[in-house]
Amino acid sequence: MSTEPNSTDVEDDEKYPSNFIRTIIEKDVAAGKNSGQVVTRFPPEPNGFLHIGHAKAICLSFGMAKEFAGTTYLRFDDTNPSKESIEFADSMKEDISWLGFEWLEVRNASDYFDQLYEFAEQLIEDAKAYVDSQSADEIRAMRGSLTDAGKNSPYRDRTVAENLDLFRRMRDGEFADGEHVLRLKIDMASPNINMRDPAIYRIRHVKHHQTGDKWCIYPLYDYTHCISDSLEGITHSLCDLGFEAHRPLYDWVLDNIKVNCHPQQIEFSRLNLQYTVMSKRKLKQLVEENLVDGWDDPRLPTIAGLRRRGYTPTALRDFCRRIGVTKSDNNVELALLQSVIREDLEDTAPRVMGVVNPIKLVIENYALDKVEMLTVANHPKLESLGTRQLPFTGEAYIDREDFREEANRKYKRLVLGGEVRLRYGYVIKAEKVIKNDAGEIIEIRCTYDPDTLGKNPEGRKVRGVIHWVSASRCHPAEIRLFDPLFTVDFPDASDQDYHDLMNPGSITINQGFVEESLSEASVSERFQFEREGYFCIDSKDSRREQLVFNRVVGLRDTWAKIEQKTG
RNA sequence: UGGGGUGUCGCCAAGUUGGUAAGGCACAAGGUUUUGAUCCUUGCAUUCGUAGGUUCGAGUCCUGCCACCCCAGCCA
Repeated sequence: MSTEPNSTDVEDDEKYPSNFIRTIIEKDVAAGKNSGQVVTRFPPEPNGFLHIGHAKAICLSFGMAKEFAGTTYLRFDDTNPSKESIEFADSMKEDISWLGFEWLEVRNASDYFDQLYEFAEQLIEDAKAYVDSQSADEIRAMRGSLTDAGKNSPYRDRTVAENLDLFRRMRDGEFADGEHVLRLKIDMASPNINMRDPAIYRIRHVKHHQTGDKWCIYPLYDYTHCISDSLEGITHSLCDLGFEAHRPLYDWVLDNIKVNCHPQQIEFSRLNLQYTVMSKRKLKQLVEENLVDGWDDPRLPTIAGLRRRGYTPTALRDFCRRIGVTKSDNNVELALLQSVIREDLEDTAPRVMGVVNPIKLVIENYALDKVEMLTVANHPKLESLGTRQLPFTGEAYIDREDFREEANRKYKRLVLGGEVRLRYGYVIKAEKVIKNDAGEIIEIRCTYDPDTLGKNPEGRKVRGVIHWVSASRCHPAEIRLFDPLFTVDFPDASDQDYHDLMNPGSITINQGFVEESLSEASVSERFQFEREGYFCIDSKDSRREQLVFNRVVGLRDTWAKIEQKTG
């Protein structure tokens, strides 16, 4: 299971505001409702991977229970066997525990199939449910429209005996898929379409991943969910706004069967995040059409993708708390997510050096085979992160971005004829460049000032400090940089097909070099490559002999802003 | 045109019984700095979708209007 450091308990921090759901629960607990107990559930359908929108729901449902000393069930809403699988359920368990939450028990809606069936027979006996033998198309046509009432099915007044007989024969497999359906008898003229005799059982001759071939009829969501909640003794059933119009049905079912627990359903708005898609359908397509590297592609907003990208559980939980919980539509900026992971990693990631776009630098007056071991801090402020040995040699790699043949004063990096400090090392001066036939710079020749280790040269100021890596004492590494998967901030809201909105430059792969110490890096670590950003080992593709790093997020880059403005 | 929701700074979001607009992100300007990072300081809604009304006083109460979102799966 998870080896993630979850030391920072962001939930305990009181500088963030409450939300309307907590307010409701606080009042209920104070009033002694449900004996003051809080029991919640997180009920995903195991038909895909969890994403950051689910993380919001997870933090809420698990978080509320935890806060009020209650418990949470992880319940797989597995009523549609043709779309679900054990593999998806397993991935969800992994993601939830990685996020840092514990469930009381894992349940499946299918655990309740027997009870659900009994309640259905009772509903039939009470003349509150009937078997409809119309086709799906006929039922749709009879449902009416948003503005017009529906019409009663010709089968609506079958006798209890007939309904019971038909329903049992449905269960026993006497009919083909779609031949009959069990419907609640509520009101075909209800202004709420969900109350117009909703179907609660359909025939599906498919094997179920939990119950095998035991059933060929499966209950539908509206009927299953509220009863499952009730059976588990859930006190507060939190779900997204999409189910708001279903609440009357949720309540109707529980009011019309014999149960002694009637949970309160409370809806909140789902998360919309810039530059990505959140619908399960689209996420699934991206994966199945091989537009991304699986469900855990680092560019995806899936929890698995964010994990592989290098996000921490702490940052994700902090993010969920910062976005709040309301009923209003929201469009959260990517900048907030990035800010949250930077804040976490700033205080936890050891600093190290890596060169993303290498260009060779030769120090002409530094002895060819000389090696000086520099003792450098792993963090500029946190001594607790210790120190490491860094080899300094006559040849190094620096980033192409850090050198220009000429530049104005604003450019604080290496310029021909100018001086700059190699971080933690000496001050060097660029003397000349060597170019290939195409005119590209392939090597920078420079000299160093031996009297500048750990102290500034006297009487002159160097332009700045740049990072580097010893050419003879480093490891080559593949370094993957990511940008948003989409070119528009809210592809889901666009009229265009999202395929046409994909960013062809969402991933760039560089062959770079990292310092020696990184060969020991493990998948659970994150590092700051100084002046570049935060990186982690790619859990899927990195090998000891061929390291692969993912950039979690870049450092805040005010220079880029200045450059952009200047032109 | 039915029903259910939502509208407070560029984004997110506090704002319990009416008393004179929190905070975070972003942005801007300074300071520190061997990461153009971090950190620190400062600035950033006379105004709460809108028009009226009640009141000494309204983001909070009342009325009308406008905008946006969700619902017509034998999906969840």
